[in-house]
Amino acid sequence: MFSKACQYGIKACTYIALQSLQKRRVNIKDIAKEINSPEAFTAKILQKLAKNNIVNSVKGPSGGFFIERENIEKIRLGDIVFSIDGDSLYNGCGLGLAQCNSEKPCPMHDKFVHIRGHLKTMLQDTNLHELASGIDVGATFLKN
Amino acid sequence: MFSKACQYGIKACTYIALQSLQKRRVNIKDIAKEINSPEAFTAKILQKLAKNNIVNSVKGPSGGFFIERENIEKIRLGDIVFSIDGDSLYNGCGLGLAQCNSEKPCPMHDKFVHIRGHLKTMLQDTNLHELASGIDVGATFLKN
DNA sequence: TTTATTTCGGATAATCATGTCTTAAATAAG
DNA sequence: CTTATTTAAGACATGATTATCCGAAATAAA
Repeated sequence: MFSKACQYGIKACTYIALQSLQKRRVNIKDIAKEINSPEAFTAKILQKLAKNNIVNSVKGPSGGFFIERENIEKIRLGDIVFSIDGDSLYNGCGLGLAQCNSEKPCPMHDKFVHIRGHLKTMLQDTNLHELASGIDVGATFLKN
Repeated sequence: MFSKACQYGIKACTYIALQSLQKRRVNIKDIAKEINSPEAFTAKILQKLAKNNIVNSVKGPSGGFFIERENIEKIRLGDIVFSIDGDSLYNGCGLGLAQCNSEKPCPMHDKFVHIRGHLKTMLQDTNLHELASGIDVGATFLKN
């Protein structure tokens, strides 16, 4: 469903949001450890998220990544997914047709559009604060 | 969402079902042309589907692929997807955790399980006959 | 100012999915 | 029986994703 890059991205953002709520910056090493991901690859993903203004970064000693308080509620799962995987999950035919719409649909079109609608809605209705809260109260986990 | 292999597999099965309803066998060349897919790669996918008894095959002149009439209604989209992509779409955590369940869920668990439930239901509720019928009456299309 | 720390950016490597080619096996038709 | 046709099987090639490495740039602290 989601690429590895996207999975790491979501988990990294959730952890950064969690720490940002405590006004703490976090560096790549900590992030990778906490979400159990390859450090260098995760760094690349955060680089992209920083360029897209999903996360903020500061270089140098005591630097690291953080997300501004107000943005923790504004950033939605969909923003992260879109930032990393692009619009592939949002547009495009389930069976890979170049053109597929209600005028000239593939055999799966109607049913697929319906399912994807659910997915889109879920991604747009879920913000980082919600994800971070689950971790905070010990209800959910970022690694085994 | 689905791999290329899976997309080709679904389209190939739909076309084979359509032709089987007219008691016609079809060969790889025709299938690839009708669903606009790479011939050799599609052959590999059909090989796997034949091993898994999703489609039947006959070698030699006037040979080709077909699906027995009664099976056209029995085979569901989910059977094809499972046959090619395995259970990755059915099991496994949305964020890639090795263990993820209601006891120890990832931050997306509940919402993801819900969406995937819709997808599973759709795949299990749709059979090949339904897909082939849409093509037959000209309501849906396998290529542009 | 120097040094240590940390992200940034680009190059490179490894792995997996996608796609091709060639030969073998089966089988129908002449 | 021979030949042509068609799928089966495995080796090989290409491309995308995942992952690593190294030097540059920024910056805080000594």
